[in-house]
Amino acid sequence: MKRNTWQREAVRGALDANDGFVSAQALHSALHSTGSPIGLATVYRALADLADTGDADSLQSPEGESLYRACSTNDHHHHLICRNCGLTVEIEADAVETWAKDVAAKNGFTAAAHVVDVFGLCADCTATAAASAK
Amino acid sequence: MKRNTWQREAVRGALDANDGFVSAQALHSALHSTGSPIGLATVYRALADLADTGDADSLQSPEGESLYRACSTNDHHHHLICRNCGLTVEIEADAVETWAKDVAAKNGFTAAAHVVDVFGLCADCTATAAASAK
DNA sequence: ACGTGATCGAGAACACTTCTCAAGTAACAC
DNA sequence: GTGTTACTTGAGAAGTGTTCTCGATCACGT
Repeated sequence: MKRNTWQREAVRGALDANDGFVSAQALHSALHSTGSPIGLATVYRALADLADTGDADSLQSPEGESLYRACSTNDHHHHLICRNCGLTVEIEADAVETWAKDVAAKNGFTAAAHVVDVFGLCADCTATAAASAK
Repeated sequence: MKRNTWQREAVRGALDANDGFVSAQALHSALHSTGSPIGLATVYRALADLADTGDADSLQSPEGESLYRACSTNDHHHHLICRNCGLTVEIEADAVETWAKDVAAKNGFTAAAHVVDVFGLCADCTATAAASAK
């Protein structure tokens, strides 16, 4: 049986309140700073649950942290992520889907899954970077 | 100044001897089992160097380990990786390259890099899995 | 051969994640 | 409302992978 606890709600809420990917640690300290005495272990558990049930997407940052995000759709999709501010845009990639399947099949691979994420600098951060580089 | 040490050579050699991606830890114990008293820290350093100079590719496994591989080309390319035996096939993905650039540009992103890797079961492992599932 | 500074290695330090287990509490039956 | 029960929580310990520290070592240019 799954129980509804305010902790779980808090995690989901904090995730929803965020536009981009956030690390479990960041989420934990964000919750703490709003006064929630929620435990780190609980945050990890809640996030794993959400990811499990498809309510959240997870990916690994290049630094090795696990990042989570509440996604607007349960469908398979990919992300365009600003490496500076974390802003995330959901993108569809039918072309890539078929390409991945094709390549896998051609090489005799089955059960193909793929990791496709694009990191970059969003328009805002590009402008900021250009200004500060002056 | 860069010095040539047998340790560095050993790491490069061990990497070359391997078809697929290997973790730093695996590489270290492989070297140890051949009698090299090389230190773990050195393996990490050598791998980081190789990755830096483009002599090796690195990626993060879904389990969070850093995997390394000596690649036959310095050109930008992607991988099709067997999640069971580690067999790796290098794949070209011009279509994906342009797609990634396109998507990034359309959303105002600059300096776009992308992570594109396909995990699956190679033909051999598929057969083995099917046989053992019987 | 010599001097110098890059490199090595062992273990400590670190960061992130998962596990443990006693205490707390939501959900259900009555 | 009360009681029961099993799921959930939280603090800290444990685990895992990676990086750092620092004295010792050794490759390279002279």
